[in-house]
Amino acid sequence: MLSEAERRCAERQVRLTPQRRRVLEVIADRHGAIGAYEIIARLGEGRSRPAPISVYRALDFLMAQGLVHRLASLNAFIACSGPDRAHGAQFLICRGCGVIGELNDASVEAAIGRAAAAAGFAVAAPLVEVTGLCRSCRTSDAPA
Amino acid sequence: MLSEAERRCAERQVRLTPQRRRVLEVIADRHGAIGAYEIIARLGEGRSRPAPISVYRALDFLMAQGLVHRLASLNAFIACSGPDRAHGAQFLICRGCGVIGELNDASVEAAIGRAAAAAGFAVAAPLVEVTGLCRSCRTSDAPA
DNA sequence: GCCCCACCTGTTACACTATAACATAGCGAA
DNA sequence: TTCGCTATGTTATAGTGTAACAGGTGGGGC
Ligand SMILES: [Zn+2]
Ligand SMILES: [Zn+2]
Ligand SMILES: [Zn+2]
Ligand SMILES: [Zn+2]
Repeated sequence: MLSEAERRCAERQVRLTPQRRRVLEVIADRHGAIGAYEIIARLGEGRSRPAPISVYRALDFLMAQGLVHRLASLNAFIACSGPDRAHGAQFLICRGCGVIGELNDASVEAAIGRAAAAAGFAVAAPLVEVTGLCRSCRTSDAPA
Repeated sequence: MLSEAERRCAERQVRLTPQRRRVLEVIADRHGAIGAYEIIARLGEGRSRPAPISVYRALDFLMAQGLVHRLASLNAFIACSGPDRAHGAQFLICRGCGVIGELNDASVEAAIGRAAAAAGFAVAAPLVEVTGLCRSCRTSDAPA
């Protein structure tokens, strides 16, 4: 995953500096979403704690490269599960266990495109965040 | 619109108190999204400025009744354009002029439902916020 | 080699968004 | 009337994100 990021940045002629790389590592370590200030806390564990702006700048970079997504409904960030191709962000957020799945379903994107086009709207960045229950939480959460 | 809200609250046996009603008025006046602190400022124009928590409580109420939606990607609130039926929130947000359209397209919701079901995920609250350019901004924004 | 420019990072301070905890007030039903 | 629920007020604080400016780094052209 990290090496994939290296490759991608080299290809794009942008610099995955140590600091940006550390931020990406922290995000990827966590399997799930992580808040910006938790990233700051993790980075500050050994060394000196970076200022918020530093981490936000790294996050901006990583998002621009498509390596990280922002979850607007959680104010949190998550590593992209398949940074190979360009894609809008589609997420399934389990409110039981907090696990997050990245979808990127073409039919969803197509339906959004059609509906937007019908309104004369040109889509730039579709954002889909679905709250609900994942498979395991759904079964363990059997109705009384 | 306000009378529709009155009716809906009466039907549900919940109270659209003066304060909640004023918050709804401020949101509806603005055709578009409005931030919580701007609502506070507007409400404080004549009278004494309410505390943030008061407005947030009113917003929670209005959202629970389906009269207002929250736009997670903007940290802002908007009056529901068709509060009659229950619906997930689907929005088209123009980054040119800031105008916001509420979609609620059944095919989009269906596509999300299908994709989620394929992952074993039970949808509770689908959130769709599409950034792009509205019809008029798209034409006026002709490439150089 | 040297300079210049573009990019990256640090520092400080601040703006914006949202909630916790506890006290008070209104309102209707038993 | 009195109880209990809901709504509101008060105060303080937590959480999230940027502005503005200074300093550092590194590579390419001279
Ligand atoms: Zn992704
Ligand atoms: Zn779950
Ligand atoms: Zn609506
Ligand atoms: Zn527009």
